[in-house]
Amino acid sequence: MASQFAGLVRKPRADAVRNRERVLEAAKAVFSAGGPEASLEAVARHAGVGIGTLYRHFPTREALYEAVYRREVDQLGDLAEQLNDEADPVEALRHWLHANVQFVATKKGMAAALALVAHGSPELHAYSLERLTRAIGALLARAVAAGEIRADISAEDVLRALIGLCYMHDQAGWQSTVLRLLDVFIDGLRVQPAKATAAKRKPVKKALKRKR
Amino acid sequence: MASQFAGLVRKPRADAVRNRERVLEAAKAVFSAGGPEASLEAVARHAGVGIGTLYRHFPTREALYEAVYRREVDQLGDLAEQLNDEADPVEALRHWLHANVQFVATKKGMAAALALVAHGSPELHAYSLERLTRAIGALLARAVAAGEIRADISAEDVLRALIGLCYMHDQAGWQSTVLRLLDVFIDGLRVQPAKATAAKRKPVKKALKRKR
DNA sequence: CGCATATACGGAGGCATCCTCCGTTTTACA
DNA sequence: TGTAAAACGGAGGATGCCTCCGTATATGCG
Repeated sequence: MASQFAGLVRKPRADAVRNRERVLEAAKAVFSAGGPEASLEAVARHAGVGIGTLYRHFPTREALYEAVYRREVDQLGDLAEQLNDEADPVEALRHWLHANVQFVATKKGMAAALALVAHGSPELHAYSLERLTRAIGALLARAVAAGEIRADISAEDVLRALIGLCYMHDQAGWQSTVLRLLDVFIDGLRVQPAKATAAKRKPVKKALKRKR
Repeated sequence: MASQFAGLVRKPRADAVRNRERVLEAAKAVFSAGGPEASLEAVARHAGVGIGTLYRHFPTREALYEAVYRREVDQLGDLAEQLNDEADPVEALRHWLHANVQFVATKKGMAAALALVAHGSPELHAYSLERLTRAIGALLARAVAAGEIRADISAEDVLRALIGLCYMHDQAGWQSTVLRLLDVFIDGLRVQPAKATAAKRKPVKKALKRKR
């Protein structure tokens, strides 16, 4: 097994793999805490490696953002695929969208960094869009095939709406608000909107009080 | 008129007012072009003032973001108030939401900066939320009073949905996508969802082609 | 097992930007 | 027009970005 690709690619050194992993962990932690402007030297210190090591693995700040970003995206994609087992297609969709809110909720600082990198790297943006779109596409297609969701809204559209809404992670209680807005959006998606609203069908938080 | 507050507050110096204005203009231009990471010294140069002057008016980078942000918010608020004359309440709402998309569209780089500051300053965020919420509240209230919009969604909710969606300014064609999603959202808001969708009622762009 | 070499490590250092401090200049008011 | 308060602007110390290269170490072969 050692020389499977002997001569072509050398097996990567153990310390390199370990350090790369350490830096990624540290980056996630430091960015989550200090926001995307955090010093890269702080990341290196936190990872217990030299600044040179950090820069060899991730030549630019954006490259580091990217690496973390890719991880998050893959996790979300996997989750969507698992949800294909759910019985009710619309509920599966709702479930995934709501799960995303939880996902983002655990990494406040990161979200800003991810937003920045998504804005900066077309290639990465294309990748994540493709990955997530395909993942959510299955959920959506099932609901459309069942005649429960209008067919003129694409998976990209739903994805955009979700990401946009999730970006609103600014104040206490944002989660319940976003969940409610997602339900409204799902109502808008329905082919024949039922009289009962999504909020009624699944009260996110009982008797959530509103300002007006 | 000169000594209205004589002894209490001195009239601010003309050059101070002028320079503050210059810096704000320069900041808007430089951030719009170069993104939120642009050098403050570049802003000062562009404004034709010394770096010290910039820092006296805006002690931190965030303070400068804030000042620009406030302006934008006020402009949006004013726009909403003007729209109270519109005949159809739902259309007035739609009009304002769509106008926002145009507004954001002209300042790509700024949007990232605004997002950052909104994330950082609770006070400013509260102010802008209050300003815009009250502005949009009138539009919404009219539509609810007319029985056209469900009453369990607050002005804050609509605002969040809008800002979230508008944050998706990442690729060519994002505007038409966002406009379409806003229409879906408005459909979700309706008390008795009509069979005709918003897209049918007012085609944003005739025969907009979709990926799938 | 031990050596040779490719590979990775780490931090010194050059450069850019941040931000403060203070001597100089300008303005408002009497 | 005089004067004191206020603003100007840039020099300079501090910090962070990123490169470069001498040193250390893992891998694979003899």
